Amino acid sequence: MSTTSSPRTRRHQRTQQAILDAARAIISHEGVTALSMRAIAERIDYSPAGLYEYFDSKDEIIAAVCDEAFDQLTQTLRSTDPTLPPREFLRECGVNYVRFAIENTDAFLLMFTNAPLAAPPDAPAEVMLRQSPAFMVLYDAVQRCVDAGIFTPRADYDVLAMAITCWQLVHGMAMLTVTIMRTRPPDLDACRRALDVLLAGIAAQ
Amino acid sequence: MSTTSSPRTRRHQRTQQAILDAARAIISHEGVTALSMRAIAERIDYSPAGLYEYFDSKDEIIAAVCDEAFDQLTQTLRSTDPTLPPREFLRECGVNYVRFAIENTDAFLLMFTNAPLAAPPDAPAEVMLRQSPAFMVLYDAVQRCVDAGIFTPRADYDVLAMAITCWQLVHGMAMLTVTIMRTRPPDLDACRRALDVLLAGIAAQ
DNA sequence: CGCATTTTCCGAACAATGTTCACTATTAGA
DNA sequence: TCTAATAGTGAACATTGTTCGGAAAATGCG
Repeated sequence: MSTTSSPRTRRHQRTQQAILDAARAIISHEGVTALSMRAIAERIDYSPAGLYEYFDSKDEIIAAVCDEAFDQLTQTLRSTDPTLPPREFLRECGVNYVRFAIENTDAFLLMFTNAPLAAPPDAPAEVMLRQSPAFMVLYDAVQRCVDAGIFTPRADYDVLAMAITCWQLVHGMAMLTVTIMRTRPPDLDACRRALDVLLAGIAAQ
Repeated sequence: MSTTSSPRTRRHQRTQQAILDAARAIISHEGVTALSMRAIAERIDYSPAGLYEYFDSKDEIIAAVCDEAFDQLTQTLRSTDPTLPPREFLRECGVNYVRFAIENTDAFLLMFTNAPLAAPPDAPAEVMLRQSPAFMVLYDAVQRCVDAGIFTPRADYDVLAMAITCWQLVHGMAMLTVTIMRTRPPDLDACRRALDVLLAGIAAQ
């Protein structure tokens, strides 16, 4: 039902999107610290106060940017070549995770640091669910390995636990690459080897 | 030669330490967002301007707090029971890494997000070296496994690569635990199992 | 000791931030 | 057409990090 929206509603949504686009542009061009209400307003020829007609606060804008970034991450993971054999497919999913972090460093740091800090501690499942689509791609890839007989789940280490371990490793690779080791040129082949090691460990269980 | 310091120098260092203690207390009690120059000053009965006699900026205070936290992390890793067999020792080092992140969440997030973002991109080795003592504990633990014949390094996956992979996994576990999964109660046993899987993978190389 | 210099420390101020409020203009619907 | 909701602005407020001029205290030197 996208045609049921009135012209006013469409204008509203368009301006809302313009705000998010401006915010994303500022973040990627001048860094997260340069993101301010006034900077966003100036970029889309608005008054700072006018933004509050579309978002209740700066944190809400940041949260919306994070939501978009999570969608983009999910799409990146889904772009992994599905014709690859199960094990290589899972590995390349991890590589793409790291690649996303490298190519969208500011957004990546934003969604995994600022956003969870801003979120109130009473949002248990919602925050977890927001990035679950991205996680599901990994989960399904692990499931494919199980179906192919490469992994054999056990009572104390089931498919979910396997997927979480994979997520943890790729997240650690991504996080360390864009923070502490961001001075060194990123090495995706090293990530590939590390993932091979972990997958061998899971297969050996 | 700590006795060669003049009374004035000692007072200076003591005030400097009081500032850092106040900053750490604010961070752990009210969160990172509540850390302000005025809050620090008020806590140690100073004027906000007075702090600039001891630190050039707020970022410098944060950097100093991070340095202390890195020392604390190193100490936590070094507290791992050295009588454990090589493989269990390495695993418990990783568990302690995660435990530190859980028990010092704000400090942990600070040193791995705010600090590297504040650091200028022209400090290549210095930032890397700052946390190298903590990394060295992990590296040495891996080396012990190699010496015991549990791990066998190769040309394209040497001891350093092994240690980095371990670091990446534990860092990912820690990071995800204190950000996205911080609503769920942390499960150190699950971390232990995941580490066992990775170590099995390294051993199988 | 007496004086000059350095070190501390403070109050006031500045620029920039997120946000609110009173107010006007525009639009939508009965 | 009239009413109510929506868009949008400019001015203001509180809070932030930081600077500056000056006062008080400590230090070193003759």
